[in-house]
Amino acid sequence: MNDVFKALNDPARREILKMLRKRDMTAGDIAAKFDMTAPSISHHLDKLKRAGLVTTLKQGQFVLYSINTTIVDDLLQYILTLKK
Amino acid sequence: MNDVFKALNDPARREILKMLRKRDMTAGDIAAKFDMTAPSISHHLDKLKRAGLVTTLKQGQFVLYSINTTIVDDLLQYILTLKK
DNA sequence: TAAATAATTAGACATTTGTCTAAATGTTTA
DNA sequence: TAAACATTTAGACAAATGTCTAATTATTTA
Repeated sequence: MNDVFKALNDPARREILKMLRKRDMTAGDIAAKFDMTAPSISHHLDKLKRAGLVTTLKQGQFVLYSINTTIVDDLLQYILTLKK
Repeated sequence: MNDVFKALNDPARREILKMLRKRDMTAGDIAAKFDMTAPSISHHLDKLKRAGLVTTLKQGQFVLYSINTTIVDDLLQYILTLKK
């Protein structure tokens, strides 16, 4: 769960998740939405992936990113435990 | 919401919230549960407070900390928006 | 009122993090 | 097969973060 919170602790990564909620996107699609270099985005995607928040599917030279709602559910459960 | 994620991005702070879920505690009570100096705990409590995740009540020379479930609810709402 | 107690503030320092440029890897197309 | 394209990896560097010790503030008690 620590990796999940680490991953969420960045505005760009939260924005990426918000985008992926609507549709799957390639690394390039995602990078195009930010005023940030491709390597930086790649780094953010790596953190999201290591946290289990996104999954990847290689399609030729493209890499398609999808949100993994299983981990989002785990996170919801965790937050719920903080309620009295 | 950024401050909330920042605040949650630390194991000690998440542990503090878990403890406060059960009962209100003074800064000293909390510090006693960790192998960490009082100033360090004070710093963590400050981050939690700035994020709105805890509230304080001064009682003489003690400061009683409580969890603020309003913000926890806001967080839950945010996480829910990540679901498809 | 002086000493003790609870908590915070200030400042130093090592570690982690986010960003960049340059280079490398893998895939497609002319 | 060479060039172009999509993406990642490597490495540098500044900024943010977590921890500590020392000092300060505020409150209680002997």
